[in-house]
Amino acid sequence: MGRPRRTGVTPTGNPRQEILDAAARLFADQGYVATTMSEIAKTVGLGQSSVYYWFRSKEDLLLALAGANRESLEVARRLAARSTPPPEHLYAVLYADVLQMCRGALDFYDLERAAHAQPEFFAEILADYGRLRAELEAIVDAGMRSGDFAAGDARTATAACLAQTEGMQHRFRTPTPDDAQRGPALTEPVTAARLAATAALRALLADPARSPEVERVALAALEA
Amino acid sequence: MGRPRRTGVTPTGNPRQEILDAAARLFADQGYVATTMSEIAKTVGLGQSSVYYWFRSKEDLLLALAGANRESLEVARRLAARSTPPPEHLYAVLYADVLQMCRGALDFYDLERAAHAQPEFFAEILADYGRLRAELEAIVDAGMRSGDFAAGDARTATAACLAQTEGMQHRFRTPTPDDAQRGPALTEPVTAARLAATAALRALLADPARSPEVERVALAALEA
DNA sequence: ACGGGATTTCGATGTCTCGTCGAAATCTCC
DNA sequence: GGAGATTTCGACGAGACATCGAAATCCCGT
Repeated sequence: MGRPRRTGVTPTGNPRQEILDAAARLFADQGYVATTMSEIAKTVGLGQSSVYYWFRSKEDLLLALAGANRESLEVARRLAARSTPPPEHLYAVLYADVLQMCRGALDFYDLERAAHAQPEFFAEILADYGRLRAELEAIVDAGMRSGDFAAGDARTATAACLAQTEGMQHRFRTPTPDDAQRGPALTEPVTAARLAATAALRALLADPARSPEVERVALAALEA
Repeated sequence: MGRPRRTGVTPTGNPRQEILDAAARLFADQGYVATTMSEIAKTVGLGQSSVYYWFRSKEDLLLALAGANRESLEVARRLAARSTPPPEHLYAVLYADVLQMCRGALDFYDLERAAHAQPEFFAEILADYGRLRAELEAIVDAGMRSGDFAAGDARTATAACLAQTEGMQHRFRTPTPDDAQRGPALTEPVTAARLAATAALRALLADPARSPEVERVALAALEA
C-alpha cells in the first residue's frame, strides 16, 4: 500500500531491508563516500527522495549497517572472554575482531570518520569501540604483569595493536594497484585475521617462540 | 600586481605557497574531505574561486602536498637501500616510511582514495607506492630464502606489513575518543615508526629473539 | 458504495560544494 | 595614454544531501 512507484516495481518484501542490502553492497564495492543516495534509490527502484522516508540520512544507513555487525561481534568477543591466559585471550579477541570487520560491509575507517563528525549520533558505536579498547588494554596490562608480555606501556601497545588490525582490515577490502594486476594479495578474511592477530601477539610476547602454540590453542578455543 | 583582493590583504609572499600551507594545515586538522576550498581560500584572504587560479582542483592541492614529501622519502629509502641483510633492511625501510607518513600533512588513506578515483592524475604517487611495495617484497623474499625470515608467501606478508604500517600512520594522526579523554596514546612519530617496524620485523623473523639486535643495528645505520 | 485516515511515493526546492567562465582591476612597458 | 599580462572577483552550472507538501494508493467503518 501507499502510492505506487514510478518505476512500476511493486515492493516485494521489506523496503527498508532492501535499501539496507543495496547500501551494503554499494558501500562495500565503492566505499561510503563514493556511493550516492540516488544510486541506492535506483537499485531498489525508488526515487532519490523516497529513501528518506525509510532512513533519516545517509549516515543513518551507515549506523544501521554498523549495528547489524555489532551483535555478532559481541557474541564472538564474549566467547573469547572466558578466563584465559592473556596471550591466548589477546589473540582470540583480535582474531575475532578482524574477522568481523573484514566480513562486514563497512570499512571501519568510514565508520570512524562519520562517528568523528557526529559523535552523539554514533554514540553506541563509539562506546563499543571504547569497550573493545579497554578490554584489550586490560589484557595487555595483565599479560605484562604476568610476564607473558614484555614490559612496556600497555596503553600505547594496545593502540598500536588496534591501529594495525584496522589497517589490515582496510587493506583487505581496498585493493592496491598491484592487486589489480596480480589479483588480491589478501583473499580470505581468515588470512587477514590470522596475520593481524599473530603479528600483534609476536610483537607483545616476551618469548615470541611461544606464538605458534598460543595461536593453536586460541584458534581451537574459538572453534568451540 | 593583478586585481587587488576584496579583503584588502595584499599578498606578502608567494600565494601558491600560502595556499599550500593553509591546505596542509587544514587537511591535517580536519582531513581532506572535511576541508572545503572556501575555508582554504578564506584563511589566505582570497575568494573561493580565486584558489582555482593557482590550482586546477582540490585534488591538485593534494598532489602538490604529496609531492613535497616524495623527495625526502626517496632520500630516506635510498639511505636504507645499501646492501644490508634483509632483517635490518626491512626494519629501516619500514621505519623511514612510517616516520615520513606521520610527519607529512596528509593522511595516506586520503591520498589513496583520491588516487583510486583518478589513477592517471596520481600516476606518480601510485608508481612510488608500487616501487615501495616491490622493494619490500624483494626484501621479504630474500629474507625468506636466506632463512632470516620464516618461510611463507612473500607477497602476502608484504601486503600485511604495509597494511599495518599504514594503519599505524592513520591512528597516529587521527585521535580516538579515548585520546580525547586521556591525551593521545601515540605522541611521537618515532614511537609509531618504531612500533610498526618492530612489529613487522618480529612477525617475519624466523628467530624473533634477534629483533632487539636487528633494531639496534638498523637504527644506528639510519642515524648515519 | 463512499469518504476519512494511514501509508508510501513523488516532484520541487533549498543548501552546500566543487569547478568554470568572463569581466574587472591592477601593474608594466612602450 | 594605451596594449597586454597578471591576478582577483562575481555569477553561474552541476551534482549531492536533505526537506516539504502534495499525490496516489489501500484499509476500514458506516
